Amino acid sequence: MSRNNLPTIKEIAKRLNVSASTVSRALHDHPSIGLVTTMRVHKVAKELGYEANKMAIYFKERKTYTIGVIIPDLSEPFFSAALTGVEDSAEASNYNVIIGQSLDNFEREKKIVENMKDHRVDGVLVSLTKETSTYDHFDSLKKYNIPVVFFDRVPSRKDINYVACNLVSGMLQAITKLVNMGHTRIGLINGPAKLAATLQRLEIYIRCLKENSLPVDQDIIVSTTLGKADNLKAINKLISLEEPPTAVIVFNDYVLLDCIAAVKTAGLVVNKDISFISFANLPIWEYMDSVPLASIEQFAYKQSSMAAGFLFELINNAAKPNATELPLLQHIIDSEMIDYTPAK
Amino acid sequence: MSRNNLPTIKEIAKRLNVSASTVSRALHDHPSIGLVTTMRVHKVAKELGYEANKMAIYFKERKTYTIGVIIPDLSEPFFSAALTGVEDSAEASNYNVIIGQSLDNFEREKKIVENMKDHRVDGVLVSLTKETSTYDHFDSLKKYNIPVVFFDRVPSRKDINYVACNLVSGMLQAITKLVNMGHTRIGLINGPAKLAATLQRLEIYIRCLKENSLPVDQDIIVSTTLGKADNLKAINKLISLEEPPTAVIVFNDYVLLDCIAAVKTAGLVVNKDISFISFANLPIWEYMDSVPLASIEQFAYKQSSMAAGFLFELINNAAKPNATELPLLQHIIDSEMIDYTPAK
DNA sequence: CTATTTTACGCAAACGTTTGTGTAAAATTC
DNA sequence: GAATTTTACACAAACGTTTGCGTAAAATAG
Repeated sequence: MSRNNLPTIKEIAKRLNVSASTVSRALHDHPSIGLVTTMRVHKVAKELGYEANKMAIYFKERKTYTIGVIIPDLSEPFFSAALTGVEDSAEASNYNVIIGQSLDNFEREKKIVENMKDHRVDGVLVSLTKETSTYDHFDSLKKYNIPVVFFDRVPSRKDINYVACNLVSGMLQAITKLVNMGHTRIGLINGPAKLAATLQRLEIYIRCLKENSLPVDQDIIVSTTLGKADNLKAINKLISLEEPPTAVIVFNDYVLLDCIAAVKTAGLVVNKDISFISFANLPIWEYMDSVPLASIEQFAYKQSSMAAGFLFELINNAAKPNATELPLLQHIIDSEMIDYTPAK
Repeated sequence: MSRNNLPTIKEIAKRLNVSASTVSRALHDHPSIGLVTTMRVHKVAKELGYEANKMAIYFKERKTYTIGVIIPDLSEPFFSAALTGVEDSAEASNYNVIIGQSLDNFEREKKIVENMKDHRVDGVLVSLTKETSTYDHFDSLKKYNIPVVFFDRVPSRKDINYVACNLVSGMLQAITKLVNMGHTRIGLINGPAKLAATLQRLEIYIRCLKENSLPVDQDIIVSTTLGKADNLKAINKLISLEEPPTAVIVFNDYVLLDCIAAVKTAGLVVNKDISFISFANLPIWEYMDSVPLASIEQFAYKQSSMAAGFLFELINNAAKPNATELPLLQHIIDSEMIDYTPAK
């Protein structure tokens, strides 16, 4: 009962008293099989409702037509959008997507990689954990000829395939906008020091200030570990300064939500007493009453689908008989400032 | 170059001049293999970095240790939470999850099912498309011994395995709450007629009104196709009535967002001039200034992880030699009203 | 009518593993 | 020391498909 009794090539062969190879070829309309035999095979195949067992073929091909995606957390719209990008891209190439959430936990990430290796995925897409600083677990995939492409949260290494987002363009637009609006005291609420994104934001922040001939004041540069309490602490520190910033660049939208709440609690009015710029993760600003002046879009979908494209390139290249090592596939997408300033 | 040269059992066998079967048994410490041979095999296996090719084993076992999840749209927090539930549950059973988004499109749903069948997933979890009203594509999975468990958006049929959410409990709590607050005119903005959830909400709405001895007034029952324009039309119709409802049950949080915007535009104040109850999809109410009085939680994670549990039961049962047909696995989770009333 | 080509198919190996059965040699029994 | 049991391994089949090679029979050529 439990045994599956799906029709196989052998079954068809037996019924027609021909060999399995003949059936296989007939089903593919191979010219070396006679017309009558071919037709009879097709007929029986149809009667039996035969469908090739793809797993058998994949096994023989040493392929699974499956790629793995490792992302920190699906509950973040950024990553669910990214996953959709991967899925769309995979669908176009007739690939399946298996998913693993690292939950920003390094050990989980390692385990997921291991698991994907066991399942012999044809390739892996990764957006790293906050904690990840070694990459041996990814390097080990090379042994299995499983290509890896990173996106958004990429390793600080040069010998990898990746798609990332360049924050410079968006932040420059944003800070320039603030300056044009008259802001001269622009603060920064940054993330945890361990994150590459944190260092990046800081560097670009300083650079953008300089480009606008503004001084860098360490007093208005604070950071948070991204927890709610810490977020509140950070913003409260800024607004309780003797000379608080009139605008703040905030690490991301989640932090900003807490900032806005704290600012309101303090009796200040967003976009009047203090303005914000954030990084676009949340799609709901249009429904909020207090919004950032602008948000820096990092194009999750675009990044991930492009990364998937890279991955398929690598996979297809490796499948070629004359497979020569492909040059590293790397691309950086410009971020863009999305203006939320209410139309007057 | 492209050919993978991973060590296999055969390779080990060749090196030790023993048969592949001996190696296989030795690796599993089978008692019928001598101690010295077993040790030598282990040693060589370690040297070569041998790891069993799971795909080969899975192929032989006719299993993939992969389940498929079909959900409408990952960008809805409800479904991304559901997916996480599935993933957690699958991880515990050492299963992989491949994902397909139907985008509420019936044809896509069919295609995804087909694809999952091709990949011979061991089981499928589904939350249906808005459009789905025939289920042949799922029935066809029976032929392949692929069990199906539905969750949340389930077919209107009795002969299926499913986990769903009972709206009665939550809605009854909600309407009772409204009544206790003094509301006697409670409207309903419902969804598209095709959806089971729509009919369900209507029935329960009427039932709850009656239980609270309130009249049912067709004037304050409207519906929307869930598009923004239509959402606005629905709420505007209600608030422009001669005698508008003082409270409205809204189909879901997305619709509610538009309603709140419209109400504000009309110069009304939420939770003063008009109050809302919605269905909990969005996790961001705590940051909004205008919120529903309460939201009816449908426990995406709980539903999906339980559905996954059912699926594994079915899978494991089918794997047993004495596999007898399992009774239908069905469970209904009570919804719960989540109170958002600001603490005074 | 023989020699060559073409047609149409079968055989067997391969992918990597597991497992039932067979069988020498070694160990045990009486 | 012959009969029996145990030990320790090899062989081969199986999962479902594809594909290179070999080869009868049929068709064509000369």
